[in-house]
Amino acid sequence: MIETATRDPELTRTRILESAFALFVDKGYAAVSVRQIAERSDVTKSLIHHHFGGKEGLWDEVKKLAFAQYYEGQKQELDQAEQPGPELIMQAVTNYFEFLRDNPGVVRLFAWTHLEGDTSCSEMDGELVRLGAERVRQAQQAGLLRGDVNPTHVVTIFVNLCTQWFEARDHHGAWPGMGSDEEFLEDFLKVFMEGLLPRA
Amino acid sequence: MIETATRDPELTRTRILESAFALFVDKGYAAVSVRQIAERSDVTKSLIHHHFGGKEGLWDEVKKLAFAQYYEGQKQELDQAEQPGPELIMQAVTNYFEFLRDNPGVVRLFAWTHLEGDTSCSEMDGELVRLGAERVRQAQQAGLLRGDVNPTHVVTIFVNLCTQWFEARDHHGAWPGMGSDEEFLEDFLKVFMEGLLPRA
DNA sequence: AAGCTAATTGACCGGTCGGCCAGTTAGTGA
DNA sequence: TCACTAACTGGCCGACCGGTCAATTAGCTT
Repeated sequence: MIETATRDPELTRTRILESAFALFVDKGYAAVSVRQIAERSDVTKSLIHHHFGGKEGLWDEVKKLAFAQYYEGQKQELDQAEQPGPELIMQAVTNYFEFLRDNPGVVRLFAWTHLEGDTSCSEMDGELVRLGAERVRQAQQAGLLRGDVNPTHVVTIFVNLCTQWFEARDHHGAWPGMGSDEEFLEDFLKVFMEGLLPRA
Repeated sequence: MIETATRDPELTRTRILESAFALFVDKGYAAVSVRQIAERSDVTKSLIHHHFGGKEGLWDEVKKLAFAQYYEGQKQELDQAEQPGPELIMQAVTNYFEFLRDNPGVVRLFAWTHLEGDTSCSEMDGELVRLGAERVRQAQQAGLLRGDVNPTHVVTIFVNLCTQWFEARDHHGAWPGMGSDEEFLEDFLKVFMEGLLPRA
């Protein structure tokens, strides 16, 4: 069927959002101009203003969507919970690691956002960590994990580590002796999981 | 004694560099204008161009100085080496952690630089990691650390973790259950060091 | 004291920024 | 069919961008 190029505001919005996402991810908010986004999405600059109110509004929308994608993905993983224990922790780490690996744009957007001091996603992320920490606490009380470490710290350790691994990928990717994503994760899990076991 | 405001190009350079460092750290390269730097250092825009060739030249100089400070500090710590072993690793982690804590500007500058895809500091940092990994390898061969993990990965784990802890400080600083810098480091070391011991 | 060099200034350049606005056009519902 | 609304366009605005340049001035050398 032949699609006549009629007006489709929904598609227009999507095209703008996708272009903006790609450019913001690549260069950050300050280094991207509305003109570039317009050109990339084959749309006039005025139309962006019409749909999103301006550069700032578009930026907010891009962040909102990316963070929603992040939050829903992680929440879903956390909700389909098995019984708390080492295996669950290991699975959570692996899930988180693979999500970041498969969504490099989201990772970079997070990084830009942090540097700009935007804390709008802080509560959202805090909620996820709170849920994770609760699982760790349960496992500790069941005697499956060592009880002398702060559960929030445990979650933060692997969240931060995975985050930095992908944020600084270009930086340390070529260092001598550095393994692949999978090899690094495997080594980390070896050390981390062993260190989390109850004292003998 | 009364200091007459005579010409002092060295001081001028320093004042410009300090202002530029503060602004670049705060907002990143793209979001800072030469005019802002000039105003902050009480100097004309032309003078910046005279001393540093332009915005890019100044940016390069700021990065160069910050990274030199980083490199020298870390190299010095690494060179005054004891015998490789768990205690040395623990000391290296603590040193690195405290350096980042005491140099938040450098941390943020690193972060901006990474996002911009600048890999000029990659070799420098790789050299430090290489030295650290060598120590780990020695400890492994002496049977003091478990031998079934990649030494480069071991170093990367704590480097990345410390880095992300301070880069995302504002982000996770207010989460419920999150402890202080010292408490977090302590918990991490508990898990990390235990996980690095040879298998029983 | 004369002369040279480099630090320093202020005015100016072309270009780009984000935003605005009047006008045109395409769907949509009465 | 005839408004009415919203999508969409192009041109324009003042502000700011980084950079340049000629002119001034301070300090050093001889």
